[in-house]
Amino acid sequence: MKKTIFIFTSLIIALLAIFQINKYHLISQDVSMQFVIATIAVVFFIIGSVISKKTSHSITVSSQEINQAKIDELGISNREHEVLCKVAEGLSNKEIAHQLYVSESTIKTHVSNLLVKLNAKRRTQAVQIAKKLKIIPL
Amino acid sequence: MKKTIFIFTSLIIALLAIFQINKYHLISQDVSMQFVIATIAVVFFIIGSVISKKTSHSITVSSQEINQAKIDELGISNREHEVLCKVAEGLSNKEIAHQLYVSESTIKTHVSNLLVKLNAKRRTQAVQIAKKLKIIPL
DNA sequence: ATGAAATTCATACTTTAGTATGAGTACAAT
DNA sequence: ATTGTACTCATACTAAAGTATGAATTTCAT
Repeated sequence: MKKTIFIFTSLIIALLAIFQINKYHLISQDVSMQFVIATIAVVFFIIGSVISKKTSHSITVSSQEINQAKIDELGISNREHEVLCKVAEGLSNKEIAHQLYVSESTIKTHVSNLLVKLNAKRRTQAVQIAKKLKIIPL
Repeated sequence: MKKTIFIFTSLIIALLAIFQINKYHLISQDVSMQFVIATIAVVFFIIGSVISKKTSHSITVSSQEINQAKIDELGISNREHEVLCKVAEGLSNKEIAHQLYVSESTIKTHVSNLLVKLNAKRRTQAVQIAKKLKIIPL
């Protein structure tokens, strides 16, 4: 958000500079004046689009962004969350173990801990709960 | 989208009009010139924001209906679909059996058939695939 | 450096899940 | 009436998932 303000401010300064240049050198020429105005319009149009996209990204897409606060609240560790995502993809413990280069028993431990933390009885239920809490993507 | 183009065009014309007025009446006054430029900037910033918001809205919102055609294509029966939804809720075979007033072996049969039809190895994967194909809610 | 939390792994066990096979019932279409 | 489809159920089995316990290692902040 600070970046946005910075960029915004810079562009205003830049445009004022262009205006000043225009004022002292080309003030009476229609063509350059229209060019300046067109440039300003385009630049601010782009700025508006970008900012809107970024802010609306955190609003509309927030329904698909992970809720880190909830993860912390439930005491789910990084590794556990990683495993949880793999479980949500429909992978078996063995497949997850291979993908993460650990043993199957390690995955079993993680899954077991996840079930407790998510208050679930099965991995399918854990996925369902995790999606409801928005702690896993989509 | 046609509305957007219309609004966009109208505003360009409006701004050019303002420019013309400015040209013939206030061309030498800095204050009004800056005002015009500021107005242009703000207007186009708003236009950019609105357009961006509308387009991104139409992208993010459109997605939440079940695909009956796909269900038929895969040859999934009513009962199977019913079971599939229960599986997606994270229920066990036994729990589903109780809810549907049938035996657990019946559910096992349905699930087994579903796995074949959805080309899945596990129930978790079946849920994942089903959601991707939009044949189960959310 | 030390203690807490995180990660890893194993073994032994119980419980679900999933497969294979066969079969009975009901119902709609031919 | 016969055929096909959907639904039901059982038995017996294999495979995967999940629990419990204990322990070694690593990481990280106090």
